[in-house]
Amino acid sequence: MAETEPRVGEQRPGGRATRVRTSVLEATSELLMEMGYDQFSVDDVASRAGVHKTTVYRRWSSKAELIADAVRVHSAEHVPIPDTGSLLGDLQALACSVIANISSDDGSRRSRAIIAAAAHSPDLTASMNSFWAERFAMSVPIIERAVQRGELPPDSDADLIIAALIGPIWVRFLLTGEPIDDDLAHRVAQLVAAGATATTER
Amino acid sequence: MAETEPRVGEQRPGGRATRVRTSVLEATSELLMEMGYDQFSVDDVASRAGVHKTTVYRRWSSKAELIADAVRVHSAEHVPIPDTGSLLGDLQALACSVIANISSDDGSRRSRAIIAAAAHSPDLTASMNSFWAERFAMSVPIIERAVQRGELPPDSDADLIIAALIGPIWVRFLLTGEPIDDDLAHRVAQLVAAGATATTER
Amino acid sequence: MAETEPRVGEQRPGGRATRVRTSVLEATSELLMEMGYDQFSVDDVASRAGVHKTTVYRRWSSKAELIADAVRVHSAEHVPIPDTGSLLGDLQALACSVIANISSDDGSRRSRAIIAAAAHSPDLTASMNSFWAERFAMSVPIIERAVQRGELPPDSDADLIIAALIGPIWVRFLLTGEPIDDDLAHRVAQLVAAGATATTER
Amino acid sequence: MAETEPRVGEQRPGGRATRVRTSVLEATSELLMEMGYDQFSVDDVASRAGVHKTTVYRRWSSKAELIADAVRVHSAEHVPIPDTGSLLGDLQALACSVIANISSDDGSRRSRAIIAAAAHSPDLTASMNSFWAERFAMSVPIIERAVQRGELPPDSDADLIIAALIGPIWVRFLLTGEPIDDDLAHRVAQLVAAGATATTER
DNA sequence: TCATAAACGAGACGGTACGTCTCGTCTTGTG
DNA sequence: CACAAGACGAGACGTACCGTCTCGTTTATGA
Repeated sequence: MAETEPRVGEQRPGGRATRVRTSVLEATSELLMEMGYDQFSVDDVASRAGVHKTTVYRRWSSKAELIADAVRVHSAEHVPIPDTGSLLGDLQALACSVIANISSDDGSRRSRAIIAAAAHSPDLTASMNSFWAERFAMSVPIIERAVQRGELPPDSDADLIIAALIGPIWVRFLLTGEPIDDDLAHRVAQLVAAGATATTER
Repeated sequence: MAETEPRVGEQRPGGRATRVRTSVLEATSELLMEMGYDQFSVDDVASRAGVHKTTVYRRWSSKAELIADAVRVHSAEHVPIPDTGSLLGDLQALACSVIANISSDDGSRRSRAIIAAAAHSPDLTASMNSFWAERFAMSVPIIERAVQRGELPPDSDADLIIAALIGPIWVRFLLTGEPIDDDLAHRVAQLVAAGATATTER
Repeated sequence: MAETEPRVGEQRPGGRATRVRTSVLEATSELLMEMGYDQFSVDDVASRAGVHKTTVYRRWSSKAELIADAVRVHSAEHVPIPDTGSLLGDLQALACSVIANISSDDGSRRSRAIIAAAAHSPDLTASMNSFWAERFAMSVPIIERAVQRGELPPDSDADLIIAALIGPIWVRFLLTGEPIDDDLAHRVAQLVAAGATATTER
Repeated sequence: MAETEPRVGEQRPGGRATRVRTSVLEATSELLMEMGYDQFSVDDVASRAGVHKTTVYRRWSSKAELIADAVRVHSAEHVPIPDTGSLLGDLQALACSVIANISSDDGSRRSRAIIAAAAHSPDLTASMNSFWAERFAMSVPIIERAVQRGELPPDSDADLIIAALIGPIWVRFLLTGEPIDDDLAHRVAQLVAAGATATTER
């Protein structure tokens, strides 16, 4: 769909191949959010992408792989990394943004779909893992800045701190289903900030 | 399989019904651990339980619900709550036990299956949520004891602390796939313990 | 669904299984005659039989096998063996009836479809072979009667004589496409009758 | 179909067009004999001919037509017409050569493939018909010589006699699958020779 | 004890989706 | 301009599993 029209100005390199790939991945993304992993059929994707099923299978060898690819493509977007000047502020802001994403209908559905997809096929797990790893890695600068400011010691474990901030939110989202609001963001940010700092001075 | 041999006098009014229910749930549990959610077919469960597929559907209206029930049944087991005498010790022990469960092939597959099942209907989501909530709630005494020992202030948020401990582990398990070992248990326990304590003294 | 209603009067032995089998084979036969082997899809058969595609595949493992079965079922029909009192008369009558069948639109399409089906899988070839063998074998009594009447010697090769009668007709039908009419029947019958008799007296 | 005639004016013997045409037809012939009609794919032909599929479709509009053309090209070969000096001898020799062709793996597959191809469209049927008609017509001189020798009357129906000779063999090959050997050749030759002669004297 | 309701075994079925295959067309770039 | 390369549309194929249905049989109680 994306670009059915020949796109005159489209200087050569963007041939049909690219157009097809793009529109299919887009359709995949959309349908993944609208329905879950199961209600999602390759035929639907194809027809929404204005393409035939066979074409999809020519490029992606299975439903799972298609989803993996679609997810991978959208992995670098929409993740503004806060820079408030203080560790606590940054952590709070980050937690809030995670919560905002997870709480929105789209974000929620998308996130669940990704998780479900990973649960369905071991093949996809790796793909999903790197998606999330990249996403979380983008927050590491927050810790690095805090180290530079002297708020945290140089040997701080950035990955651990980020995981500790985000983990409780995801646990609520995926497992316990307990309410998720900005207050949670503040409390968990405080806990983690305190922990990271205290661990330091130990 | 069929009947783990209750079979003593057999003249127990709850006879066959119970036997069927039990053996099916057991078969479900086993298969859930052996294969994942998708490789898992109701027909297989039935045949392993020595029962006909129709019988399964008479009692559980769908595959997901069957899994939900099977999971619920086994929910109270295997969760020894540590009591080492110190907050840090308890948290470390708890983290280790969570990790041990999640790291095993069986536990891993089971956990993923639960997640996948939850994705199948809002009803099941609620069911799964309460499963996890209960499971995590069992750890709350750890915090209460720490409060009594004076390691933590009375207004400590037990839920949050537990979630902060467990969250990072689950994030690695479900999302990033980073390695999970006992060292992680120690580091996250330390971070959370420090955070909870420090928050206190604030 | 042919007959969803319980069909009270339906005396037991004709269960659903039979009904399904019958209607599918019938639909197969019909479609085989209407279209050829290629324009023939299992889905079409299923839908005409009021049955779902999967059901067809449950009973017949492939399109070719389905056709083979359908053909086999109709193999014993419509083959009146002439008994005119003389060898020449019988051979002429038999040739005419073969020609009549082959010349009709239905018979022509059906015959071609059978040939085509046989060409599609070696497994089917055997099935088709026995179909034709049976069909031709039914004409053997013509020769036996001629022997009893003294028109032919006791060691006459019935199979050969029948094949010699029918062969030229099929060659025209399948290979050369030359016109096939009753005159041909007479000429070939005469030739074969003369040959069989002469061979005798040799 | 495309270009049956050698294209006289085209005197560029080394032309690419000719080369392509030749190699494709050759590959078609080979593959036709190696596999049957279905196991035969246009892609395979193209790749064996060292040519692209598109090129094949530029010249032959369909798989069936390609086969028809390939068959036509090879139609004039390998058909030595016997001349033994007697009608019976000629007929026996002819029957043996037909049997030899049909019995070989190559010949069998090729023949079946031709039949199957003919089933695909009326156009092809005509094409195949003339192929076989020509082939059989080549045997007519056998009868003519017999007439000249006085073995057969002048009004003998050559076509019929040839068909009567060949028919039974083809019936066994295509329909009943009964064994085909040289003994059959002798018996059928004898029957037909006797018949033709006797008919004469009638 | 025997009748009767409930649960079960057996097995086909409708239905949805999957992933595959091959045919024949169409696009894009190259010699 | 024909060709190579290769994606594409179309549509059938055969498979897997889900959840439903019917029919006959077993099992467990209550009159």
